[in-house]
Amino acid sequence: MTTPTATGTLRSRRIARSRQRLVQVALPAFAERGYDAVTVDWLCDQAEVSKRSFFRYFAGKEDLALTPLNDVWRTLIAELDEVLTRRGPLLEIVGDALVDVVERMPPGWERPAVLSARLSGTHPAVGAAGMLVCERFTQQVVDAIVDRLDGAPGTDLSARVVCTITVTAHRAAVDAWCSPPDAATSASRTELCALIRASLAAAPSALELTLD
Amino acid sequence: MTTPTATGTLRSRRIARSRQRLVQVALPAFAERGYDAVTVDWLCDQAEVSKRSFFRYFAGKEDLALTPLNDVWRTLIAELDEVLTRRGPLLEIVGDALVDVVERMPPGWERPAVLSARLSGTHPAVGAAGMLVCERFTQQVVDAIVDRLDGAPGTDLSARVVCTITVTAHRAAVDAWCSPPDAATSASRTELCALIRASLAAAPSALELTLD
DNA sequence: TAACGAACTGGCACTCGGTGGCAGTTGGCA
DNA sequence: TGCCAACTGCCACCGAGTGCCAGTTCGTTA
Repeated sequence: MTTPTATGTLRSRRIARSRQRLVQVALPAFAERGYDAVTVDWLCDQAEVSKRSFFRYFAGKEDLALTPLNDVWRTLIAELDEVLTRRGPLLEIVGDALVDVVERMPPGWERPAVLSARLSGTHPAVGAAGMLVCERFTQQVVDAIVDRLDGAPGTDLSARVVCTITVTAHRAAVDAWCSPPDAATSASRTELCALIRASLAAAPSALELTLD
Repeated sequence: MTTPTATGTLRSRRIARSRQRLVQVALPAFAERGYDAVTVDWLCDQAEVSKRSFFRYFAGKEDLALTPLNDVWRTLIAELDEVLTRRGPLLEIVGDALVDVVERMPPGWERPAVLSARLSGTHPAVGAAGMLVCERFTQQVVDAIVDRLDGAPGTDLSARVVCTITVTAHRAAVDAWCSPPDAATSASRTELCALIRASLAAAPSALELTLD
């Protein structure tokens, strides 16, 4: 559920290693043989983890498939308390924090992230699960903001809109990032961060989009 | 998959009636006994439809649960070609079209819609399925707009942002609409339309939300 | 260092959502 | 009237996910 840490008790490190092994086996397998064709049973077999433990480590098959991307949001959620003490336009604060988290992902994060992103684009069930995590992020932000500016009417909606724009900009950036055929080997996080920044910067002018 | 119509061949009307019977049985049952406790098998039993046919009529259990709300989006999608010939700010065009569709839902739509909305708030899997339909809507709009203003850079993202804002405003409105305890019996679509309009009007100023 | 208890694990059987296949039925139409 | 295509029901099956429980493992306290 959380990012694997290199620290902690022996037990928790074993768990982290099992989780990691599952991700390492799963994502390439999904990409090569198709998401549906790769069963949880088979994955457990490969990673030498019992099916029962699989569902202790991950909320489900989709959660596994989205681990790299979800880690970003989950990290961001974990840091929200600190992030929301900053001052300035909320969209900017949240956007900067998001880019910052991406920049700090562990080395080697890119490859699985690309596979994960592609999967979420092609496979609706995976995409939906991804949206749920973003939704949790939005909810957290909304709660915190409402609590902070307490009572001001419309705060609720404003915070929600800011979050969805952030999420949308992120999605657009990730889509562009993972679509080149060689992205799995060559995509860099610097590039992704630039794309996210560009999307975020372009988003506000969207409201002026006019037909004819 | 589509809204039941009173017209058409005898066969298609039977299908529509079966679908409707399933929805009528399901939504109150979900509300009373809980989403998980009500199995597809039981529903099929009640509505006298074979399980096989159930999955011909609905994309899944969540699709059934979301029928009233999804009908709105599906109708809107079906009308997109016509809607996008209008001129003016895209956000306004799409928002107006959405309200228009809600206003034209069949009589008696409110009750199941409220139950459906509540379900989508409490049950993540249902909520996720709802987002997928909205995502399809967004994709359609984006494709159409890109096609229309062809090539202009950033159009893609702008259209996507406009759609997410519309969806977010709609969600916020529906949330508020279905939350009073007596909503199932007393909520009116006029009220919902007013809420949607209010959310849409308030959305643009969200970008100015600033901390401290 | 030994022993205890909490946290974790594996294995199994089970439920339920969803699908494939196919033979039988039904309704539209010439 | 009778044919064909579309639709239906049924059954067996698959895979995701859970409940249960006995066994193991590790951190702690004596």
